[in-house]
Formats: sequence, C-alpha cells, structure tokens
Amino acid sequence: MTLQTAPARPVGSRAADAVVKAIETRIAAGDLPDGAPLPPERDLIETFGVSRTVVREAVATLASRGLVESRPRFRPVVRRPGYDAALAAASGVVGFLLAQSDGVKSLYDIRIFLEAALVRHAAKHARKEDIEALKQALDANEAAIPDSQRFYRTDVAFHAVLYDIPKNPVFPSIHKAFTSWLEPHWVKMERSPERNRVNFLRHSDIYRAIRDRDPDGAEAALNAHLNAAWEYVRGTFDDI
Amino acid sequence: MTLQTAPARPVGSRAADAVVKAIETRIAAGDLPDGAPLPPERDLIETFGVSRTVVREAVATLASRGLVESRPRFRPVVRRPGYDAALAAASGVVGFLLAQSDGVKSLYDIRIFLEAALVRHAAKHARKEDIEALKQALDANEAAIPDSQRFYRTDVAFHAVLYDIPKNPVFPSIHKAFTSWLEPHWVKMERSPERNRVNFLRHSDIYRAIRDRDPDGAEAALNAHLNAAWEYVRGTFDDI
DNA sequence: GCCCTATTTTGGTATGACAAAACAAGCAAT
DNA sequence: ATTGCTTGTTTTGTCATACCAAAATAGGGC
Repeated sequence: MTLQTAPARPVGSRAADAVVKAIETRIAAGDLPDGAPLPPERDLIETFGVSRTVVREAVATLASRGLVESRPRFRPVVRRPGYDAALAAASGVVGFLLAQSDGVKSLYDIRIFLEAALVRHAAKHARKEDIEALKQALDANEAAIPDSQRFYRTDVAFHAVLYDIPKNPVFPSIHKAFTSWLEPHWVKMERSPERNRVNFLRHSDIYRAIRDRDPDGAEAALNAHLNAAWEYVRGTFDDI
Repeated sequence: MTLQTAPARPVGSRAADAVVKAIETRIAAGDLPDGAPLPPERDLIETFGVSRTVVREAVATLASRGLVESRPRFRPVVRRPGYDAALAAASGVVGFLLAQSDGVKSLYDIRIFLEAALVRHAAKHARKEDIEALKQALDANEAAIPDSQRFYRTDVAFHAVLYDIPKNPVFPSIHKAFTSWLEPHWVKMERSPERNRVNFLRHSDIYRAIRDRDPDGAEAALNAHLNAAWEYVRGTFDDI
C-alpha cells in the first residue's frame, strides 16, 4: 500500500513550481512584507501539503531569484526585489564569463558606452541640483587624492552621480552591478597619489564639460578617462 | 553513535556550495562539454561523498545560474553560458518588477536611452556592411507591412541590427533580453497595416540618418519612433 | 532589570523507499 | 532489414523519517 498522496498534477512540471508561485504571489500582494522572515519550513509543509524536500527546493528557487535571502541556519528573509536583485541574479553567470578571454574587456566596453551616453545626457539635461551633486562628488574626490583607498570610493561615487541624473531607478542598479563585477579586477591595480591626481583631473574635465553644457566635450572627456584607465590596468590581464 | 560523516566544514556555508563549485570548475575546464548530460545524481553522490539532498540542491543552483538546463525527468544538460544566460537568470526578478507600477516604463526608457546611443554610434562608426545589413532589414520590414505578424518580426530584426553594429557580444544579448521581457506587453497592442506603415517610415528615417552620418538626426529619429510607440501602447497599461 | 543556562525551534544533511517517466534492449511482424 | 511494440532497467521527482548543530526562546538566579 502506498502512503504517498496521489500526484494529481500535470506531468512535466515540478511540485516545487506551484509552491514557488504561491509564495511569489504572497510576496507581491504584500502578505509577506519586506524584511519579514519566511514561515518555517515545517509550516509550509502543512500549508501546501507537500514534503519538506519540495519546500526546500522552492525556497532555494526563490533565493536564486532574489525574492528571499537565506543564510545557513537562519530563517529566510523576504526581500521585495529591486533592480539590483535582478542584476545580482545574473552575477553568477557573469563571474563565469569574466573569467573567459575578453570577458572583462567586453563588459568594460559596455560600461564605457553607457557612461558616454550618460555624460552626454547629463550635459544636455542635468539640472542645477545634479551639477551641484557632481561638484560635491568631485571635491570629495580631490580631497581624497592622498589616500588611495578613499580615492577609490570617491571615484566610484563620482561616477554614481552620473547614473543618478536620469532619475531612472534602473541606472543606479546597473552602476552597482558594474562596480561589483569589475571591482575584483580593479583592486589589483597599483594606486598612487600621482595616478589619483591624473584621474581626478579627468573627472574635473568631465564635470566642466557637463557644467558648460557641452555634450561632445563631456563624451570625449569620459572616453579619454575610461580608455586611459583600461590601458593602465590591461597589463594585469595578460594571463588571460 | 552518529552515522553521519563529520561536517569538517566551516559553519555558515552549505555543503551544496562545494559541489556547485566543483561542477562549475569541471564545466569551465571543458571536462563536461556543452550539451553533455550531467552524471546521474547517484554518481555525483559517490563522487562528492554527499547525500542526494545536497546533490539535488547543487544541481538546482546550477540550473538557476544557467550552467545547466534541467527539464523534469530529464538528465540536466550542460550549457556553457553566454551573455544571454546571464540575462535570462535575471528574468525571474524582472518579471516581478514589470508587474509593478512604472516597471515597464522604467525598462522601456532604458531601452530608448541605450538604443539612442546605439544609433548615434552607428551614424558615427557603422561600416559599409553594417549599413548594408540595415538596409536589408529595412526592405524586409517594408515588404511585411501588410502582414502584422511578420511585420513585428522584421521590426525586431531591424532593431537587432543596431545592437550588432558595435561588435560587442553583450549587446545582442541585451537586445534579446529586452524583447523577451517587453514582448508580452507589446503583443496586446492592436496592429494594422496603417500602423505598420508609420513604423516603417520611422525606421526609414533612422536608416537614412545613419547612412548620411548624422548622429543627431539618427538619435532624434529613434527617440521620435520609440516615444511615439510608447504613447500608442500606454493605453493598455492604465490598469497598473 | 540583567545575565546565564536549559529547552525548544529550525535549518542542514543523511537515508531509504516508491511511482512515473525516460531509456535501452530484445522480440515480432511486415 | 527496418519498423514497431513490449519489457526490463535507469533515473528523476517526491515522500517520509531521523539526527545534528546552531539559533531562538524560555526560565531561573542574581
């Protein structure tokens, strides 16, 4: 005699999928608010009438989609995902791709391409507050020239302002993704106050072109800046 | 007396992670070539000395990262991932985000932004072959005006050429991702030969501007095209 | 009220079992 | 000989149970 409940489920689909969908719906409905812990696995078993195997698989799927965050031995926490989560989900494969030949270069070129468009946009549409924010980031960058670690942070922050200007929530997430993906390849680069000063001057060029409403100049300055940076770090990749 | 093997593993990490990493390495090394089925779960149990629970969790993780493709009841198949896999991994969350207010608009704006930069780039750097390809896509588009279904396909193909021109493998994947994400929201739009003709004329404007090496004109034509399309479909979203 | 300890939850893993689908091999019929 | 069917074997999907260790919680002493 079989003790298992009859499947009564279309073949070619997993039982876990139904659970995933149900939980997704609950999150979307706000039933499980952001930050709340997921019900214990043993409760979900009863709720959905499935085995713990299925529940665990479902939770794993949700985690891979960024809808919940699960650390070992902790209750999974609901995370109403933003655009960063979407890009974070891709980061597994991206890491794989970066390890392959020209992977870093391809992605870096995309970044240059996008950022060139961003500075052009900024030169045309930035508002006074935006230019103000850019100026502040630039000043912080200058102040950090002697301290390479702090310089890197202010460098990233300066570029981040460019992604904020269009006021589209996707852009800041893209920036976060780029920095997190490319950062490991950047930290290997030796840094020095002299290099920092050069980079600061490039930032300064970009800032002035934007302030002066010069799209072509801004684009040229940004391309010069990022391409020079690439030439500078290229040496660390000759093993690829 | 415990029958379980001693963990001997730092707390705060999952046993599955080690298996995932090992299989990833084997895929990267070409040990498991593209298209090959993964070894049966029972073999992996022996290979790694873990339980089937762990193996299954590891395989699920690999599947979510796009490194293997698993259909129910079939052996998972190794897929050496490309940039599409990276974006496909994000699609779960993106679907979630598109359902939220302004999600479609945000993403569509990103597409406009990127594509505007692409046509500008094309106007400046497209080679003769690129412009030739664009012309062919345009002709196919024109021929399909009476058949709305075919028109949609040629429409997508026309835009795809723009993503091919920079010769960066990431761009075509981005295009695929955009179309697959936004397509469901597009098919609801009613189509007619008259609308198709309007869209074809816009494509024609873009093509001519690129051919004539006019970045500003190309950007303007593209913005006009995509913004008009948005206005046209906006009505279908007022429920959001 | 605060801190330390004992108990209860809860997630991580192991193991064994069974149904259903896929796969492989062998046999029959045209 | 090739095609099609039947049957036995793999393999996955799921269920059930059990155990451990870490986390959360309750309880008691100060």
